[in-house]
Amino acid sequence: MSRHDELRRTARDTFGWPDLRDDQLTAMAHLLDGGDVLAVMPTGSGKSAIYQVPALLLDGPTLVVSPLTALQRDQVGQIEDSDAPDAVAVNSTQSARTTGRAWDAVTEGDAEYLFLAPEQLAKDEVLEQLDEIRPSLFVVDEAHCVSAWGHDFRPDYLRLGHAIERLGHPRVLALTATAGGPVRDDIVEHLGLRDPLRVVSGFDRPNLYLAVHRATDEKDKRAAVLRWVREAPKPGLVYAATRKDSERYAEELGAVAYHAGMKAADRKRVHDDFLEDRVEVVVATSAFGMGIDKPNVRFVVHASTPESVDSYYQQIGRAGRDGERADALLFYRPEDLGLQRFLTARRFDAEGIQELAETLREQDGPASPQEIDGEVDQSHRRAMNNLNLLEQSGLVEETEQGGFGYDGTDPGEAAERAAAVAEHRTKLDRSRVEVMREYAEATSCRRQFLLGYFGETLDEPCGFCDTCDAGTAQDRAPSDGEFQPGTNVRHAEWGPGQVVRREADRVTVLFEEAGYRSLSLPAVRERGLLTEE
DNA sequence: CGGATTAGATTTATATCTAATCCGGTGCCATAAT
Repeated sequence: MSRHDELRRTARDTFGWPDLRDDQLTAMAHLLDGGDVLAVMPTGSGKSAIYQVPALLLDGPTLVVSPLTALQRDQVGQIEDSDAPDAVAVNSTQSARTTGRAWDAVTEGDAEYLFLAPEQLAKDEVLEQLDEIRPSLFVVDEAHCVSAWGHDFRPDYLRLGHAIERLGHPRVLALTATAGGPVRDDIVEHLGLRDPLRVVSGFDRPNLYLAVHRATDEKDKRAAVLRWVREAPKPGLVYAATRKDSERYAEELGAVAYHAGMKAADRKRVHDDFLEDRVEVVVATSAFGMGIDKPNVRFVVHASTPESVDSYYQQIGRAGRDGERADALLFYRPEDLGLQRFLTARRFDAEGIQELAETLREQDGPASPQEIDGEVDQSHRRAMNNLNLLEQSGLVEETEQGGFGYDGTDPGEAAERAAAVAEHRTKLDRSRVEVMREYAEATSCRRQFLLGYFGETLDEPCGFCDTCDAGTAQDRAPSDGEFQPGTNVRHAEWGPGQVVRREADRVTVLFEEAGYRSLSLPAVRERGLLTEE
């Protein structure tokens, strides 16, 4: 029986899925062959199947790194509902007894799937357990978190690559629904994927009407948001930038707020009420959304601009999953970008870096991250962020035994080198905010813009967005063949990059070092700033 | 970076303006206190 037939039969017999798509099969077969895969596919397109099915054809359990314990519970539940072997989770929300039983089940071969958060893999004892279990497949679900959170909020995401190596590099599958170019590269780099097969499919959501409402005054913007949402068909989702704002809008709309400052029980209730249609409108911060697969969301409104097109696309992607018309409307004020710039600014911890470098230098032989963590007077998050920066500066390296060794560089100099790495990151994040500005201010077709950002092309303006309706999109379609999206270019100052977007008189390039930059074509031509390569 | 809030000043008003200050998002896990 061929590989594909075997996979199809397993999908049908065990999970009850009548057939698999070609992209799913390609990814699965590559995993069976021992290769790594990065799959970027929309929610609801059967991403989970890509590991669930091959897992049954491989010896040894499957490890699934999942960012939220609530998500882990859902995923375990979903597998329990099928005829597949058991799934268990290991996390801090369950009793030691339950966790002990979970480990036993995996060790004895009674459970095939093991779910855990990246923080678990930072613990020596967990790695030792996993060493014995010898997983055959290492899955990173919601893999954009590596890039979105690994660089500051949840540094253990950036350390998953070490865990993978420590386990002898089983085949790795990274899954996500949204990731632009730099995010994909970040995932591949930090997970240490080896020559991965990249399966990227179908970003277009033709039933989403894309629009931007521009406001100059904060008060006018608020009033416009309230007016629009009150009149819109429900249910719908409003994203606000701050917790306070989410509560204020919720109050004024007679809706319900959702943010990370709320009690767990309240959050769960809002989540469930929204899914069960007991609540029509939720006003949330970015905390709301992961794991929400509700078909009939009629709009996703942004009362403020998010920090990147990746986030924006992920959030509006929660609308119109049923294929019916839904609205993705951004209420835009340039001033709102200031908050995003603030939030993406990394507070560089020179003191902490120096303390860490000092400690590492005095360390007697290589140490595990957990041991290093215990030696410095820093929170786990802070210590791991600083360790990550030292590593990215090339000063800390993994040794054969799985520990980490320091190259002896003077701590002061180490801090300087780490600062340069952090600075580069901040620049890239800033440039991502600027791309959001461009989306908001674009007069070209919004769908062409969004798809272009994810590396897809749409030959004609879509006809289902505000700029197409206004007639400006057609005017701006590029006429000649120079600097088409995907072209590799070189800039006199910023070095190599790739064209991501091309309008009548502007071109946007993603530079390897400088991030996204938008250039005026007349200036480019006049001064010969860009050369095609 | 910008907005909301507060304190102080003025225009000496149950009032208004200006300057200074503070605050802002995402979750895991461990530990401490009931």
